[in-house]
Amino acid sequence: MADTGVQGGEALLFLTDEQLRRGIEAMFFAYRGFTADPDKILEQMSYGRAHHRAMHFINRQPGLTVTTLLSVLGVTKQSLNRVLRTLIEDGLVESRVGRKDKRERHLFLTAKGADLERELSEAQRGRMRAAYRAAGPQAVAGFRQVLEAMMDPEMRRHFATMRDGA
Amino acid sequence: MADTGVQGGEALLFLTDEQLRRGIEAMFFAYRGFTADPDKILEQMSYGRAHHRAMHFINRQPGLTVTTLLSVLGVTKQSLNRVLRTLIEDGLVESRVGRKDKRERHLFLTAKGADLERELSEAQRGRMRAAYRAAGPQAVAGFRQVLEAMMDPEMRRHFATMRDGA
DNA sequence: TTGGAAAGTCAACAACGCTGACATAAAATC
DNA sequence: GATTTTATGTCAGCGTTGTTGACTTTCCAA
Repeated sequence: MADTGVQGGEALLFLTDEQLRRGIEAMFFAYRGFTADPDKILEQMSYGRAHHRAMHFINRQPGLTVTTLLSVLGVTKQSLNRVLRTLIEDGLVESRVGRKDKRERHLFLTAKGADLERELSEAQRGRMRAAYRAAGPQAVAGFRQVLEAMMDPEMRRHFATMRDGA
Repeated sequence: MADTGVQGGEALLFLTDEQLRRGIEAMFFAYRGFTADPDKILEQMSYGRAHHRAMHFINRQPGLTVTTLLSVLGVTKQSLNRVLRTLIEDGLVESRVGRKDKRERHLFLTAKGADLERELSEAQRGRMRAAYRAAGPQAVAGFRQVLEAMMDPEMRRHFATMRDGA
């Protein structure tokens, strides 16, 4: 019998520490794979994972403000600013002053930025697609359910907002 | 209808970029939650996530060698050494010279080390348990399948070794 | 006996988190 | 209109954790 990491099975789960530890290890090992492909591309440039994350969410919600991005990424403005500055300097991201509220900066990917984002995303999606195909649709649904249950409430809110559109 | 992120559904999966990007975001947000609880404990001490990871795997395979741990964690020996040195100095980890091969160092948690490992692990397992319960056994099985499919082959090997026992 | 593997150490560096302090502009409020 | 709050940007400094490169010691095995 294959190790599903789950015993019991009806309504109640008997979750042993061993099963939970297996899940923890799965998350650890899988996350390494998850970031491996874009990391390989990034290391050749002077960019890191933080640049990728910023570009990902700017692509997802074009025109989002710095404050929103800050909250989504869960880092300090100083940390994000270092990343954003280089992306803007290099012409990958454009920062437009808000029309209604001129304090706000709305972020957009330039054509060049969108190109890099696509390249990084494609590398990452390739692995994700392969994993989804290998595991099958039912597994994918479960995967998403567990991940969502694992999030902090604030992150889950961001996750939902992302779905519903900016 | 709830957004399962999966359309199609029988044998073939129609995976849109949107669905794959949703999966990527789920991994990102979930991983933040995954590490949040132990991180909170660690930040009060002078330890970081790297110390936690090392202790986790030493606990799982008591007596594993430095080289093995290096390979499991996927970092350089210099990076691991810095972490291990502090753990040994602080009496959390014991390093024993190999009996057969005296070049090898076999790593063990001390009683004190096991205590901290348990505290960190319990924090992390608490969230994992809640997520598993919320999602249900079928979802958990799928979660594990997708994660395993996402790993690099070498990581998958380590993951399997962990299951079968050292 | 010699080659190479395992381990440890030193130096230097980079990415990316953090805090604290401070400046500016503009919106919001009193 | 004056004051407060918000959004943003910037500077300095620091900590963790990753990297490379170079070098040494120990010791198994061919």
